[in-house]
Amino acid sequence: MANKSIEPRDGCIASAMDIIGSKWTALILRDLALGPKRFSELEKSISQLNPRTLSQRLDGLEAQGIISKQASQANRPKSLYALTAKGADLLPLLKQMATWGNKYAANRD
Amino acid sequence: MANKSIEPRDGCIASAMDIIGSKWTALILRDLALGPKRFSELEKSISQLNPRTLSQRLDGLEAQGIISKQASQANRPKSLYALTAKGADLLPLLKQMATWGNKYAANRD
DNA sequence: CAGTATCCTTGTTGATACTG
DNA sequence: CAGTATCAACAAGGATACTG
Repeated sequence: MANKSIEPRDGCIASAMDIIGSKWTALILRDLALGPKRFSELEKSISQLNPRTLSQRLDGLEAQGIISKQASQANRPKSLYALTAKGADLLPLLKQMATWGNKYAANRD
Repeated sequence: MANKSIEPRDGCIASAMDIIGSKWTALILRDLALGPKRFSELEKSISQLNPRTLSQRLDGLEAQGIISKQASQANRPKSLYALTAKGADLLPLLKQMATWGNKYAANRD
């Protein structure tokens, strides 16, 4: 069947939404775009986000191969979350969102 | 403060997510990208979506200025939903999603 | 056709406390 | 620091039936 849709095949948009659609994920990815971050850094940066939910998001993203987690227990517990290639490929998407938001979002300051 | 983030100012991504982040919205927009559609057309196209939620999404999108609604009650009830300019500006975003999804989504057929 | 009304299930959150 | 455990409370979403 001829597919005139903007998605090459069905489910493409849905699968992207499946990743970034859950609350906070886009913001987490935005932060990780600047480089690897620790749990507490993310927690601080996204102040409305509580540790339980952050942990859930992080686990989910790792399971989906969007981020990688590197934990070391040298002296003090330390964890580092970073984007994978698959996750980095999501960045143009975030930029596009930012572009749209910048044009249309109400200014809040 | 210097903002090295991929968003020019805080809240841009959040405001885009506020629109497309709710479930089904991206799919509705995808369909409207092909031209104005009726309620039942959308309902048929997105088969998992029930009328209540569709109605909610449509109302919300209209309130946010993403789509316009034109209803006529000539003989038979008829409604037509179409993208506004603001809504059309969301399409690059959807294409970007589709691109990502096409690269990474599991094939389902 | 274009929705509403109702009810129910699930996801998300908030607060707080606790562990390696 | 980096989380997990537990509970309560709520909002979003799903199923189904019904109406102008």
